[in-house]
Amino acid sequence: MPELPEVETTLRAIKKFQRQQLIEIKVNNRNLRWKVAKSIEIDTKNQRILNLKRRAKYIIFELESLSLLLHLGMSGSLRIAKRDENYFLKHDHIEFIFENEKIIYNDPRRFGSLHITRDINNHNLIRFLGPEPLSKSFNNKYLFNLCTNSKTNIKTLLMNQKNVVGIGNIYASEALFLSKINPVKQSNKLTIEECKRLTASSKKILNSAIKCGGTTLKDFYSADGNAGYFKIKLNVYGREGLDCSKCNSKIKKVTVNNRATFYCSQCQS
DNA sequence: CGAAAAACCTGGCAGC
DNA sequence: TGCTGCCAGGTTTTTC
Repeated sequence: MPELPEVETTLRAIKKFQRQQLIEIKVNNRNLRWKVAKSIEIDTKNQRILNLKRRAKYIIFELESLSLLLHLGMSGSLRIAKRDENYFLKHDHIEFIFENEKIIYNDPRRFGSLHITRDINNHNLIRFLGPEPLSKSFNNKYLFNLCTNSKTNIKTLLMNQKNVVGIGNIYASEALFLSKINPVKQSNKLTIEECKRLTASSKKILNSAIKCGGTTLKDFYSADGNAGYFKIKLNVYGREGLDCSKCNSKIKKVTVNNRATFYCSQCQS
């Protein structure tokens, strides 16, 4: 799925629906990560969208009296179509119907989710999330403090959404490469200087990915109707056996916390 | 308890 | 072609 930059790009593509009236939601297939509640269709009828925003990898629809919480999982995507468009794809789960257009949520692997809540900030999926990586609260002191108290490896720590949100498997490898830190290094061995490099690198890679309009891999489609995807230059992810862009050694692949992890053993210690 | 591994799904691709 | 096994951007649940 989308990591933070892809979710942000998706949000921007549907931002024009802010202030519009949501006429209704149609659910074609309730089977997502959790079963989609029946009240999604009932309680959202004819409500204006007051605000559309992102928190971590979630997209939040703030309606007049409640909020919708959408996660794209591994393979979820949104696309915009004309309201009367009758062309559907396999795995089109949900339609958000507006006056002239609709947003269609497609999710082949069904790892995504849609929730309805009256108290978004206290929702269980939201309340335990760490700070946004692009905010000032994700800084060297904050990270160093987390690291000091953790024996787990730094990549796992970085991908734990309780520590900092939005960083997924691709950008974790990339941020660690940019900061010259080995992904399996024990967190409590990191110095404050390394934490400074890692927070800076994380912001840098996420920002440049957002600037490119998202992403990296094949499943991602931007929601504004432009099929295809944009590509940012990856230094390590998916480059096992290829030359490191900074030195003459080969990129290595290991498994960390059940996830493919790429790094340069020469550059990263 | 915390950490590691398995589980949830489908589809695409490499290899035979 | 067609089968099998493996892999995939995430997160929760189960197991150790």
